[in-house]
Amino acid sequence: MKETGRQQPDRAVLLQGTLDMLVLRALSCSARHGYDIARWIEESSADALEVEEGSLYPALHRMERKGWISAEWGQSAANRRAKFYKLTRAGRAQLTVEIREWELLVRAISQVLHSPATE
Amino acid sequence: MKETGRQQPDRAVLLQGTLDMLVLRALSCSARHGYDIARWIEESSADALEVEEGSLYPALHRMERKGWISAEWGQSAANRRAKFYKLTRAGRAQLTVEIREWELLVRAISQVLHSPATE
DNA sequence: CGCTCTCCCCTCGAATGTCTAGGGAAGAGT
DNA sequence: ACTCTTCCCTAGACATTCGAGGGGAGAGCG
Repeated sequence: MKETGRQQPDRAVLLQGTLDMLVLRALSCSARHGYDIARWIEESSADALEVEEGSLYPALHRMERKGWISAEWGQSAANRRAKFYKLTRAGRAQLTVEIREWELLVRAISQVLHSPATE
Repeated sequence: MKETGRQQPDRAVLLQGTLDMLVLRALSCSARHGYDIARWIEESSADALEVEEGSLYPALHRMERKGWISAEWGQSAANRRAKFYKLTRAGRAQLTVEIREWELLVRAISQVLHSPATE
């Protein structure tokens, strides 16, 4: 199964840990249901990011358990049953934290990548 | 568990997937041994990043198996036995790929974070 | 000499989060 | 009737990181 070699996930998707931040961000404007969150992230990134449902739904449940988001059943724009999530106060705070940490990380990695030729 | 609140992993460390890139980068200037790689990354990031040995050594072995780096025993600057790694041709190519993907990801996430207030 | 410190290597198990690959229900459009 | 799309979900495999260990061996000091 390796000779076919068609392999590595070229769609690349996400680094572990970034999904929560993106979901929180998606909800920071308005309440959305899961399917809509995925579409919104993909669209906002100009399709550079892909959100798999198999990652998204577990993430939503996780975040609900942590109290960052709360859910409520409702009716979607396409007239279907959908679970709408919105940020809690804690979730909004978490978004701030995650953005700050993300930016620190990006900055730190950038420093390493552009580090002066070193001995 | 919130009143103590002192804890979340403030050291934050790394996102899954970035370690390989940083190690490749560390070796892109010169051959180094594991312990030195860790120190170099930490120093280059002005101590914003911390490289755990429990993550580093498995990563090095992984990357060696993949043919990105090659190892050779030698003598460290402190006069100790140390395993020096250097980039292979494939490893250098991999570094290029990983940097490109990293920058795409950063750009994509940035777009999402700064996405215009959306409906 | 014995002691401690630092350097340097390693492994294991737990935890976490992602992906693939399913399954299913129900409205919309033909 | 049929298919498409929307919408939800889970289970298992997989990868990677982390914390906590263990160990050897040179250096410096009393």
